Amino acid sequence: MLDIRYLRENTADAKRRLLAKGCDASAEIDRILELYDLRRAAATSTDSKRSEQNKVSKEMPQLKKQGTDVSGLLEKMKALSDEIKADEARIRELESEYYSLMLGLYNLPDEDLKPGGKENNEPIRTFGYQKVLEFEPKHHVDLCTKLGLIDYERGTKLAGNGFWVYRGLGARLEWALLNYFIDTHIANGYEFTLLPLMLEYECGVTAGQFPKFADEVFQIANPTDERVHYMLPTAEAALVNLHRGELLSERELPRKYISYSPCFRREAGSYRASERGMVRGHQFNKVEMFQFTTPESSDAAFDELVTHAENLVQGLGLHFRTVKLAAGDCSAAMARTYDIEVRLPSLDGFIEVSSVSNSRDYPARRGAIRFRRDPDNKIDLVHTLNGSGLATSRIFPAIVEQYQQADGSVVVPEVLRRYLGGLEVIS
RNA sequence: GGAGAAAUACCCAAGUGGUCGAAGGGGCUCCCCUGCUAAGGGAGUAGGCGUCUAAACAGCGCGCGAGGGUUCAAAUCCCUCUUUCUCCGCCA
Repeated sequence: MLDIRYLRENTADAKRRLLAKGCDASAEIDRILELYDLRRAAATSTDSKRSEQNKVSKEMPQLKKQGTDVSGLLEKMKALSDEIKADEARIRELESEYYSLMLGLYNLPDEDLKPGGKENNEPIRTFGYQKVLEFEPKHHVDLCTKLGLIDYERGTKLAGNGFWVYRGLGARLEWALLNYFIDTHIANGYEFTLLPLMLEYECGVTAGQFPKFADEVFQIANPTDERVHYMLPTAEAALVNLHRGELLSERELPRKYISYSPCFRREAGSYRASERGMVRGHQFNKVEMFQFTTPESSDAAFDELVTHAENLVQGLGLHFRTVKLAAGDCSAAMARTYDIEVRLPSLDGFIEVSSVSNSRDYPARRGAIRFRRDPDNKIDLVHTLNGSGLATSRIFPAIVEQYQQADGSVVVPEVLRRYLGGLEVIS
């Protein structure tokens, strides 16, 4: 959620920045400001009525004790009470419209981002190089199938299109990647967490997913009760909610978490041919990094997250690049995002394996995640940042394709060998 | 899944319709006393949000798990929900 004060005092700025992200929210913002004033006026007048009510209520027992006839007063107070109730209903209405508009507003993109969409994304660093192969490189689907790493057919049999089964060395390679990521993060000082994979609605609101993007997640409803859960689309959605409604002390910041989780996404709409295989599925594994920081340190935390993600890919010896996203390609809740894209030869291009974002105080305002400042006890919203570190479902194909050899075997990246009993080549 | 009990401030806890922003105790902070320690005496200890304000203070409003309702008036009565505990059943 955006800061109402900022919206009031910098209305034109806010509209312009959202426009850079591709949203024309001019009408919504005007209505929000109007609703805010209406609610304030209504609340002020209701408060003074309540003040009167409280005053009389305090006097009432004494009047009764003195035997004063209070019937006229009671009648007056009844009328006041009715007025207050009508006011309250009106305020509820105003608030509900206000909040639903506020929740629909995207986060402001940082000022240094290029406006516009994907086409304005800007690669800022490239790591490694494109290996020159003396043979025609194969597609990871073919390699994985031939080597028995991934069973696409049976995955589809079990759960339909967009699911696959890791088998044998494939499962072990996947597990090795996850362990490599987790061990590295732990060494970097992150707290390892394992989270519920089904969340309640409120989590999606704080994460910025709901109400606008509810279609993108799987919903679990039960035949015998009303409870509804949502399958975790990313561990970020759970992690950001860890401290929802909490008042942290500045000493506790930053809080750095990682979590491993499968991620479930509906990915409604169909695949492109280029996304054959594990590039886009309904379920994939990811280790997520997450930080709660003070506003002052979130930029440094962002750089740290990018570096941690880059180091993981670099450790695997892959050819990849870091891309600074244009305003319009950052997702709704994010102020800035850098993607890490690994080269996938079969695509003849790069594909996202990590997305590192600073959401500033946008989720914190939605979920009331606050901290008390040390010297002056002032309360402020935390900044939240997240980054994949990493999503395996795209690293796996990249490893298979970048490390493939002429005979269809795949060299195991050195950092993973200790997790695979020293195995050097999958053949 | 069934039956019951509970939720009050940092902790324990009193409070069944009105002067309750809420007794009491513990803890914590400060002060006094004692050479040190133990013990004792005194004072303080509801945060938060909203509103008002240029801002702050003060004021006003909200707050006793959450949300509704009854009432002139709700911690207190009613309804729904959540969580915790106990018992039964089922189960990795």
